[in-house]
Amino acid sequence: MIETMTKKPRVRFAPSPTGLLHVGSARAALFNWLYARHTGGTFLVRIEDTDLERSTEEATRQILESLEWLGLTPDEPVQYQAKRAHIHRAYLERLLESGHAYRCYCPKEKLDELREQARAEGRIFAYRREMFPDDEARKLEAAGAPFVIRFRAPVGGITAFDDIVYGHIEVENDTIGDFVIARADGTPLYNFTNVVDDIDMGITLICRGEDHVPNTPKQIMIYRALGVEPPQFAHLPLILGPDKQKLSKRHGATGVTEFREMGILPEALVNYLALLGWAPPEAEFDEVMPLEELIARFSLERVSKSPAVFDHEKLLWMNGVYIRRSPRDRIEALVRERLARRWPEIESPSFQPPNPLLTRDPWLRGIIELAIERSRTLADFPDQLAYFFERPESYDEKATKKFLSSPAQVAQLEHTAKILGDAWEQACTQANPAKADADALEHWCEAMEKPLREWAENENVKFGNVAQPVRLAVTGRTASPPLFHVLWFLGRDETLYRIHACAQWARARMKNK
RNA sequence: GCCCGGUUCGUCUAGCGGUCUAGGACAUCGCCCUCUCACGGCGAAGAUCACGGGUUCGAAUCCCGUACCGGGUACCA
Repeated sequence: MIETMTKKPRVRFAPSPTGLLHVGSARAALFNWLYARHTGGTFLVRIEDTDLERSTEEATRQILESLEWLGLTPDEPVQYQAKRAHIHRAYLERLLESGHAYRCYCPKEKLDELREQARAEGRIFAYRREMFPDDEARKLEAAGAPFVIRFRAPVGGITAFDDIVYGHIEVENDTIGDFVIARADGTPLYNFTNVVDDIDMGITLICRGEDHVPNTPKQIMIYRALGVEPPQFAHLPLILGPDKQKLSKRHGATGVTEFREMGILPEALVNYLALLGWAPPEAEFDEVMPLEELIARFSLERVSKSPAVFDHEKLLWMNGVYIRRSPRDRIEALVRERLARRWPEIESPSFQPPNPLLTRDPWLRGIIELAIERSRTLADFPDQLAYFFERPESYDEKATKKFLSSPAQVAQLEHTAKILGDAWEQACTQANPAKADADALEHWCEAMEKPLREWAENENVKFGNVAQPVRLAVTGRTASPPLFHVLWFLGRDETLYRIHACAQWARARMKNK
């Protein structure tokens, strides 16, 4: 243990490209990366594409892209296992020569039979060379029959290792038996290629999912047969869905690209994932932890042993915090992309916002700003801001009943439109948000609010009963950013138009009843 | 079946023999702020520490058993 400390740490993330980068894998990548950054070591990526049946280039591309998006980029060029076949072959040869591996001619039928028999007797099935007669094997060999290559596992005794997360784990060698390391077509298998590549790449610590625990003793046997000291191991508990089953597609989003599409920020996902199954040494700490802090405090020793349920709600909360804390320019750029997807005209040079006093960029910046503290994902913004781009097609049903179901109420709404219209110019002379600093908008809002409030007081109606109908008329909804901010970005004409259109609609509605 | 693990509020976790009448975060509920929503602030509720035995003056913390959950049991990774 001490001697490994003297070597510069080298860790790797080794996904098999059979699908999207799953959040479970992403977390494994993250923990490796954090470990490397914390220890000043090297983080590598190796694509394990030896299973040609299931591996695709598209998956490789996606995985690499997701890693990059998360900021988990390797310190050396990405390795592809399929391109390392010559190295695997050389090591295989070594094992064959030293007698640590042998050609196994035992036919599949015989294996199935042995397996069946072991199960019937309540034993674990562990193949041994002795189970197939030598002379028969020689006959098949002479006849050029197909064979697999098996690793000759030690007979008797135990293989043990000290997992950084799980502690001491030991397994009886006889429960493992002689396992296959190369297929009949000559291609090597995971347990073998993995070890060879990790040796060749100088890996000092292997951190991967808990599902690999059973592979570890086999791999340790191979290290020893090759005369190499095995690296350290750290296995990570699995991520579960709300039903406590292994997290899978049927639980909803599980791929990193899906989270990206949902409008999750990479730093929020990283932060959330880091805290799933790991906690810093402090008893109390701010869970929104910048990357530097994460790196500084990270240690595999503090990884939890038990599987964790993925809590989507908490991720959304954390993402909201990151949206609010991110530099405005960054959020603005990201949101603009999404707004443009839905309303492509905003990127046209001739785009004119509804408030003619404003040009596009300050207008966009302004409305985006209004939605920031109301959004948990980037995808929330377009929904949040839709009424700035489209006139309301309908009005909230309950609010209509409450605020616009009598001629008096509609008349009141129209009267507020008059007050607003009259106040507009004057408010602009007091403080013009179009040309002045940040507080100008606040002052303008106050100037707009004042006459409306005074009128409400005189009429003896609560201000809320004045503001809500206007909000309903201009947005169609009962919830929005502060009313006067909304009105400003809508502009005078659009505001008045919408109020009158709504009043008309409300009257027609009453008639039809 | 067999092998290997795991088990603290609904969820993520702190806890490594006395400081625990178990701490924090998300979610929930209430209050405050308030033109609505949100943000923010304050507060409440929520865990007989899976269960049963030990060890000990003393156990969420150590040991054993049981239950439940998970992983593995491939010529997948």
